[in-house]
Amino acid sequence: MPELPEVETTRRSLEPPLVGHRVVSAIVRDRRLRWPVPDHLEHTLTGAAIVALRRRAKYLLIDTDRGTLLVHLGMSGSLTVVPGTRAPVKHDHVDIVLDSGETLRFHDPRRFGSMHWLATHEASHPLLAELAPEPFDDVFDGAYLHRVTRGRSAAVKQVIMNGTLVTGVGNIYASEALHRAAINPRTRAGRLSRARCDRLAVAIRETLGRAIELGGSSLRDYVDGHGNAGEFQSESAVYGREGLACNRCGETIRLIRQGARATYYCAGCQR
DNA sequence: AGCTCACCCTGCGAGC
DNA sequence: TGCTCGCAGGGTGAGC
Repeated sequence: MPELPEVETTRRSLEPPLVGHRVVSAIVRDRRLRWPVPDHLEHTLTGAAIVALRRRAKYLLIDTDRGTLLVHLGMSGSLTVVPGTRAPVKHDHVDIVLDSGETLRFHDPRRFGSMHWLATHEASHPLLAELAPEPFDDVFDGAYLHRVTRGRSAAVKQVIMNGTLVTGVGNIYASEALHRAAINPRTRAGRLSRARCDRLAVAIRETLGRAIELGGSSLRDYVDGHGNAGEFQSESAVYGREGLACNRCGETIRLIRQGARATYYCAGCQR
């Protein structure tokens, strides 16, 4: 489900109801996420004051006065603030009860999401240490993209998606950004000219930026912290539009498979 | 090093 | 209101 725009949308919507509030209790109904939820989480969180919400790649970091809760939403996870009286439903794995009377609820049917605890004295975490630059970082531009793709023989779509050169670009926005940049997703990354890398870097930033403005994409089940769906999917240029006409050149949008993931593109204007 | 693939898990829609 | 299959926006780790 969530790529960078969805995680950022979640972060923004959760900031007001969370920051400045204290945790009254934490309830873990199912510890079996991608990695087991730490045994001490309920004890550690109880009484903690939430001081900030940050995002790094597709991770959400909930900073408290005694450490940081590192949350990944995986494919199907969502974090929403609900009234404390609302009964949990299936796959509501974790509740963080706040002194406001509301509850931060983690819901994740596929359990590909995760929760880690970072004690205050820990500067980082192995999961965060090796992450590539954020697409909105100053260092991420065409020159950077050109430099780090030299010698890479894999398809550009798989390279921008795999998280080692740039973070936060998942399957939807990889297809969308490549269409915006008019680059064929099967092009070997190492063959991209500097000019095309410039276009791609800009396209990635514009695509993700626009998606954040629209509250993310809700293809199946994504919702923000208030339970609201995103609107980007209605502006999608290629994703989910196979067989339809390209809005730039009129050719038919195609669906192919790259590394077991769906890729949508227009063979007319993406070269 | 980099590339490809299998795998983790549940739900849903398509097809029978 | 049946069954089976394939697919879904994530990432990791093994093998080449």
